[in-house]
Amino acid sequence: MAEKPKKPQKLKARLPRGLEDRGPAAIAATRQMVEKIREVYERYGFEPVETPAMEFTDALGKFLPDQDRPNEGVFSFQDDDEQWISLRYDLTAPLARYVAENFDALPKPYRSYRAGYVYRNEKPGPGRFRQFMQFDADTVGSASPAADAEMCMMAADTMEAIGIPRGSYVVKVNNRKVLDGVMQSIGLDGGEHAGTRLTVLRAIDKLDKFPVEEIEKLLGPGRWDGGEEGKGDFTKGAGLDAVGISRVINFTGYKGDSSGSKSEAGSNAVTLANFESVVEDNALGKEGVAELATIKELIAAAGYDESRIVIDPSVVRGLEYYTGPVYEVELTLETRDEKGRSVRFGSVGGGGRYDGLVSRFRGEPVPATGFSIGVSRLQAALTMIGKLDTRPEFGPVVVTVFDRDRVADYQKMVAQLRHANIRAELYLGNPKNMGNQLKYADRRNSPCVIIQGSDEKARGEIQIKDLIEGAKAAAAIASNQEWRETRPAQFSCAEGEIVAKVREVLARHDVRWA
RNA sequence: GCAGUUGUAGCUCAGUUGGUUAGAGCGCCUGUCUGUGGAACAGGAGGUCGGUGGUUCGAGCCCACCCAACUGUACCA
Repeated sequence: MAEKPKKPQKLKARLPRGLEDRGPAAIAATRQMVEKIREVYERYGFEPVETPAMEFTDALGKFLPDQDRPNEGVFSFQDDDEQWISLRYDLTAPLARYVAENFDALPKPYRSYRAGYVYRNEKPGPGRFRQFMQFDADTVGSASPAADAEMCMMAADTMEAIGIPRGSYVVKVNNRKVLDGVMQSIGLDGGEHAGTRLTVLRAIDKLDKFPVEEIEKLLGPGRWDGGEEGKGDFTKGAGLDAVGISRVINFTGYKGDSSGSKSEAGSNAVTLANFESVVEDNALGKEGVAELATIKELIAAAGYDESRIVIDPSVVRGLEYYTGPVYEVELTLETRDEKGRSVRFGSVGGGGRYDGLVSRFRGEPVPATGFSIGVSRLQAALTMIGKLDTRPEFGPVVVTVFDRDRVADYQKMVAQLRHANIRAELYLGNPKNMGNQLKYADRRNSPCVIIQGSDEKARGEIQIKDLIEGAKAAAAIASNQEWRETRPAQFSCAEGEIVAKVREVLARHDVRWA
C-alpha cells in the first residue's frame, strides 16, 4: 500500500471567545424583549434614532479621565487615512456625538432611544459577551432631576413589561455629587488625588460583592484575593487612614459587623438623613443630596415605592463620565446555572447623568441623562432562571414529494398554503423515500406534512399527517410494523380542502406563526 | 493582567503502579423497511489522547515550556 493518504489540513471551524451564534429560539426571545422595551420607551415619549457601530476613536471619549490603559477594552483599527476608528462600546457616547453634530436641527430637550450591538474587548463570563445588545434612552438638554426620576421610573416599568414581577428587580439610585462631596471632605479633592478617588469608588462599588471588612481593606492598604496574606492576587488599596475609612463606610450606611450583603439603610428617608450628616457643609455634597431628595419626591408622587426604586449608596457606575444621579437595575431573583451553583449576573441595566459628554463637542454646557438595558445579559439571566420561552418555533408545513415527475403538483399545493399565509415548503432534498422526508419535517419541528401518492391522486385527495399528535401516539406503539400500519394521526381530505384542514391542525397545536 | 483547576470521538466521560491494536453511553450515517418521523435489532463512519520538546526499551499516564477553556480576582466606558 502506498503512503497513508495525507489528511487535508482542515480549517478549524471556531468562534472567538465571548461571541455567540444565535439560533431561532434566542432570536425570537430577543425580538420579543426588544419589542416590549420599545413600547415602554415610546410611551415615555422617546423617538428612535440610530447611529453606526463605528465611530472615530476620539469621539468615543478615549481622552476622558481614567484612561490609564489606552486602547484596552476597545476594538480599534486605523482607516486608510490613518485616523483611528473604534467599534462602539456603548450607545451613549455615539449619541452624544450625534446630538452635537445635529444640535441645531434637534428639539431641546431631545429625547431618543435606540437598540444595537456594542463591543467590548474584555474577559467574557456568564451573561457577559464581547458583542452584546443594549437598549438605550436619553434625554439631552434637561438639567432637571425630573428627567432623572423619569429614567428610574421607566426602568422599573420596562422590567415589568418584560415580565419580571415587582419584587424581583430593584432600581437603585445614587448621586455622584454626594460621593465626590464625601471625598472632598476627607481631603481627596484636587487632581493629585484623582487616582485615589477612583480606587475609593471602585471599593464602594464592590459592597454588594464582598463583606464590609474586605471593603475596608480596599480603602486602606489593599487586599489579597486568596483570602490571606500572599495568597492569590493583590489589589492595591486607596491608602486611607482610619478616619477616612470610617467616613466612607458611614456614608455607605453599611455596618462594620454585617458580614456581607445588605445595606442597613432602611428607607430612602433614612438614607438621605445619613447622607446629610455625612456631607456636612460640603457644597457639592449638599447639592447632590438635594437632587436625590427631589427625585425621591417625584417617584413617590408617581406611585413608585421603595421596593421598586431605592436610594443605594453603593451604586457608583461609570467612573468616567457620570456627573450626577446614577441608576442601576438589578435582578433580585437568585440565578443558578445548570449545576445548581449560584451565578452573579450583576446589573442588567443602568445609566446616569452625563453633563460633560455633549459639551465636549460644543463648548457650552449641555446637560443629559440616559438609561440603558443590557438586553443580552438580561436574556442570559432570564434564560438561566427559566423565565424565557426557549421552545423552538414550529417549522413550516412540508409538502412531500412522492412522484418525482409530479413536482409541479406539489409546488402548487405549497403555493396555495403560502397564499393563505401559512408557512409552507416543498421538500427540496433527495425524495428517494418518504422516511427521509418525514425525518426532515420532524427536525424542522413541522406541525404537519402533506402527502399525495398515486392512490390519493386518483381519488382527488391528499393525506395530512399531524406530526405532533403522531409523536404522542407513538409512545403507545411498540413494533415498527404496527407503527407503519396505524399511520397515527393521519387523515385524508379532498384536494380543495387543503388550506382549511391544515388550518385546523395548526389551530389545534396553537402554532404561534399561524 | 494575576492565581487556581482542567484539556482523551460531535457531546458527556472511562482509561489499572508507564506495557501490544485507546474504550463506553448518547448523537450521526446505513440496513432490516423501494407508501410513512418514533422504538428495537444489526452494521458503519468518526481520535496525530490540546501543542512542542524531554525522560524511558516503551508515554494518554512522568517532567518542562507553550496554547486553550473554566472558576476566582483585576478592569468594565
